[in-house]
Amino acid sequence: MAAKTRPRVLADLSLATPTQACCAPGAAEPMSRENAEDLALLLKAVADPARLQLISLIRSSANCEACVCDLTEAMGLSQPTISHHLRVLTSAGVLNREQRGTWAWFTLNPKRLKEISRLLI
Amino acid sequence: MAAKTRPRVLADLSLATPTQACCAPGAAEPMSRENAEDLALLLKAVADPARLQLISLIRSSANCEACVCDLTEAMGLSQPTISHHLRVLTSAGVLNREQRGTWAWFTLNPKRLKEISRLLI
DNA sequence: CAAATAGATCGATGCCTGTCAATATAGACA
DNA sequence: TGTCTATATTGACAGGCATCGATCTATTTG
Repeated sequence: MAAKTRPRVLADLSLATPTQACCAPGAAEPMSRENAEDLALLLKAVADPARLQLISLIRSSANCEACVCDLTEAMGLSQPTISHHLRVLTSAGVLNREQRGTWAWFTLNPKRLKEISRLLI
Repeated sequence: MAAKTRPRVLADLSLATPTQACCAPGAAEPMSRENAEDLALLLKAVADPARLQLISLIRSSANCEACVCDLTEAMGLSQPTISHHLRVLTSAGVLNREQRGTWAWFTLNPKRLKEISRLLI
């Protein structure tokens, strides 16, 4: 999983070649399996209906933040399931988690979403 | 799956609200479960390491096109598996398939990839 | 027509993951 | 300290899916 020579950064994972080559004469080399697995992991984090709804719910919440109980109620799924999805999104860097007393508040990380989006192009 | 009132179009599926609302006063309404499932289906199509490599391989091929046998050899997976992945990508609109004699040639649909990418932002 | 080759389809298998009920943890408060 | 509430963790289960071998179809070629 981990890069051997240097830490993996998002820029490494882009589907597009640095020169945006398509049918270029000196065609760029294809993505390695390792990079493909890393990028797939990121995309899988958002390629789930429940998680997409969670993102959307947080975005449309007041102050762009929501706690687990609100999201659980809105989604109609069990609390452990919501907690699981939130963990996946947080691990992927799409959400930020902030503890306030007993409550856990989640906010969006729009930059990260934009980054993931750019990797596809 | 199918929309009841009118055909589903990609624009409906965007995570972002029309007004790109975030913490907006009259906060936009969240994505429906149905739309979330459709968008997830699209994202799942590209959220797989083998399929990401296939896209990358085609992009870096001469004329930006490749046939199944070339891709099978390059990927080190069985021919039925490659055929399966190509079908998924073609169904998602990411690849175009063109039959030439016995060979099936696949090309990229960059517009579609860009569309999918934009749905995340 | 027969043989060879390219690709698709089928069926089976094993892993991954979304989901839940039950339980654990931890903070707030009386 | 004990109770209540919010969230996380655990274990189990079921459905989904990536993969393969075997087979089928279709086209080219001898």
